[in-house]
Amino acid sequence: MVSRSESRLQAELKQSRPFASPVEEAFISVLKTADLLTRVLDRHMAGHDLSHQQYNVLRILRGAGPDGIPTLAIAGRLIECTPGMTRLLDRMELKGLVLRRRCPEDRRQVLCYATPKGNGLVELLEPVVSSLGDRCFEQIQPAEVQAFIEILERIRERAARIEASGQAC
Amino acid sequence: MVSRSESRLQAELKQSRPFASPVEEAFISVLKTADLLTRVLDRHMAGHDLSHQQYNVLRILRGAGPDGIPTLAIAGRLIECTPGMTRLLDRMELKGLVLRRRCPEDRRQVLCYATPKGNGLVELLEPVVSSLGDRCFEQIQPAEVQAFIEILERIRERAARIEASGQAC
DNA sequence: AACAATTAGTTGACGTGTAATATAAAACAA
DNA sequence: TTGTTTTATATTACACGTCAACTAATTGTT
Repeated sequence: MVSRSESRLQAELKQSRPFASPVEEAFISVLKTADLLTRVLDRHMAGHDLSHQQYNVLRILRGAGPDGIPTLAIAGRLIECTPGMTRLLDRMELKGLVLRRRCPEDRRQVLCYATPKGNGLVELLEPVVSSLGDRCFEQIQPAEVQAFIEILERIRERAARIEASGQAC
Repeated sequence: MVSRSESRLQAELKQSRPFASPVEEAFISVLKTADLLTRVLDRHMAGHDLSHQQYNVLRILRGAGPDGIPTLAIAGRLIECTPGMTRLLDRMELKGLVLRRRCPEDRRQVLCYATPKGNGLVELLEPVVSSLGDRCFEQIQPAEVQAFIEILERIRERAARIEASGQAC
């Protein structure tokens, strides 16, 4: 028999035992929520043969405009490790979404640009993604959203400190 | 010149433009926080040649006890698609952390068990993981944690509905 | 100028998530 | 019982994150 006060996440996980602590539940909730959100995002991109990461790259490239932006700068904004970025851009270049060329001033850098096709895709998907977010947060009041953002910030701040005390990415 | 009211995440992302809306910021915050938390988790597991997913599997197997648990039941608790689960277990079996055998009653099923070595690893890592969570949430008051968990639940509820209106996993 | 240190990016190897497809066993229907 | 459907799992193929090790270009030092 399941107690009525049992939390929903707990039921979702079909855990035989309750969480050891609220913090543990919160921790796991963040991971599960992110999983679900990325899955939903990716499903809505799939029709355009795009992953949510590729979409993010396209948005960054659009923001960079005609000056382009070096590979690692994109990776930095996505907090992704470098090697993945190279290959992500490889695939996007194959699909004709981005262009890359060596920077003449500093030939170590590779400048990346969105093609018109890439930019067109962002314009097309932006409202879709935006409405997806709105629908997911529909039940959350604006004040709650602010508090929520702020808590996430504090968590990241602590986590980043812990991560830094290990080794860098 | 950067406005003082600019949010921290925004600075982290080095975005040239502010977020389109608080909801968008919240959405991206969840994804970034989960990224960071899994990275921190994985770093602390790496010394034991274990990923955080493998650790989760071991915890589930410990919970299942001597009766074992079928492959898909583990996948269900982790909300992971099946193929990943099979391979995850393959690798863990190679490392001597789990055992698998066909269930005699229903020979479609494969029952999974933790080995003593696997259980030992969970016991060893559990306090590490737990203290990691505590440190990340150190700055968050208990009441805030509860509210936080509840907001995440509401988001997942909405997102799950949206996902379901597409196709299943 | 020459050599060491740093920086930008790439490549290889591996773990993992996901979709699509296949296979085997069980459940069910006629 | 035979054939169909469903269920549990595996296989294949591909995207992506991460680590480690490497190349190439720039900077800094002497």
